[in-house]
Amino acid sequence: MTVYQEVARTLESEIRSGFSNGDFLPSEATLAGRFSINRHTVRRAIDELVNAGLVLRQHGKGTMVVNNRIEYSIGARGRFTETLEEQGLHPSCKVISVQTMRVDSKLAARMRVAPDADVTRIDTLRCVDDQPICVISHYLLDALLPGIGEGFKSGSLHAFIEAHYGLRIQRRQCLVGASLPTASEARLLHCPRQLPLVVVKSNNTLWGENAIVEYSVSRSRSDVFEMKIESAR
Amino acid sequence: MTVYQEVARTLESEIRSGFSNGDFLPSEATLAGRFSINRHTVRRAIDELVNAGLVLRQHGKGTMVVNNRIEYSIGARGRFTETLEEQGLHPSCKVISVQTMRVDSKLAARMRVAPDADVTRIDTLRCVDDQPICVISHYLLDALLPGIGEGFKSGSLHAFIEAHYGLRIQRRQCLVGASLPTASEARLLHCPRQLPLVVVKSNNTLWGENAIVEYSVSRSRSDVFEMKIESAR
DNA sequence: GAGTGGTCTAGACCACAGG
DNA sequence: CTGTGGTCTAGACCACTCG
Repeated sequence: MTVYQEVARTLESEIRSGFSNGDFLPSEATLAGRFSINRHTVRRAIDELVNAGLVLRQHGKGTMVVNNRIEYSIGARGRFTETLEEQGLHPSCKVISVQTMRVDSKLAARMRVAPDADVTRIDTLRCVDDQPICVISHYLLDALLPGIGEGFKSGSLHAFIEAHYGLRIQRRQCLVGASLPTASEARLLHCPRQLPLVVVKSNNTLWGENAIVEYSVSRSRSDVFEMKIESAR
Repeated sequence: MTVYQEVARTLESEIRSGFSNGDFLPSEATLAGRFSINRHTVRRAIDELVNAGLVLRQHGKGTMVVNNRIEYSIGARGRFTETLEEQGLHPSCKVISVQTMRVDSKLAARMRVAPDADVTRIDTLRCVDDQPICVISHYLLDALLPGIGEGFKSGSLHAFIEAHYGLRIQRRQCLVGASLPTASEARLLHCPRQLPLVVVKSNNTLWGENAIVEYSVSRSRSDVFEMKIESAR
């Protein structure tokens, strides 16, 4: 056992027993004095806690406990085992931004549309009980859904499209992966940078057709979200 | 831009252009001399590459390029867009551990079996091109698959079961989530603690039946693995 | 034994947050 | 201005790998 590992273990157990989310650790200098080691060694120990997702460093402020998992993960899993979209479970859905754009080559390939197609990108934040769950970027073909950017404000996007355009949208295929949040995603989702997100990229078509009218990317907190997939019998 | 970030970027681009998987970087001392910086700063730069999953440090040997993604992800994402299991794509599959156990209450609930059922747990590591991709824990009902723990050594587990027991296994339902690796998973998968894993928990039945005979949990590197899901038309 | 990465110390200066 | 974390240097010693 190295010194920094010992210190990391000590700090971890102290955090778990006596700290709550939002509390700050003693400063690096203080800890160095307490353990009679160099400040760099303290930093190395705290590196471990950062890697474990237990604390968050804040330049000029201190090191904050962000994920005291004992309280954190209990009860979290299991409430949202179905995708929010498929189940229609979006008790709240806020539009973050709307933007009309031309597809780039990557997006054109994914949507299988011409490279000069125009799309409206709508970013939404979905919450349940005021708890942010996921951010979704929807890319919608302007040609089929003119003016979609102005009309939609909240609620279910697919229900809105069905009501105003008479079009039923169907998820056809999706890719599921994982990644860490960007800084802005972490801010939106009120989650630490170390919490993985479940990433679902979907190709959606009109009912029974093959052409893609919507491509969406959802990024969901993995502590409260799991996607359930049923196979045909 | 800090010095270590500049050096990390330089090294990364050099790795991408002139290194292959398995090549070793110049030693830390050499790099320190070349960039005229302290060896600790070189180490901090290489830390970035390690975290990015691009290189692997080997004590006493050197720092090896392990995941040259330009070659890797182009082939990887796309080659493995289907789950490894469903596609039978496990070019290499090593049994890590075998253990016979009684189900606990959680596992009994998940498998929907009596709380005194016995299961064999087989943990496997799956690699492609000697690159670890995922670890899978299989929980198999002893009653239906007696002695499965002794027989299976490598290859496809489901093919083995079909060949030796005459039973076809079907995935019926799965839950997809994400989490960070444990220390031992990170070691097995040669990946940094910050790289999220795609977690797939599956309930598998005999063909056309409803009773669960296998419950499995796979944990896959999110940088090289995405799961593809097709919906019925 | 020579060379490599791993750890620890010591001291310096910088950048950021907040009174 | 003070205190915090972030970076960089310098030097030392250790543990591991391999010839």
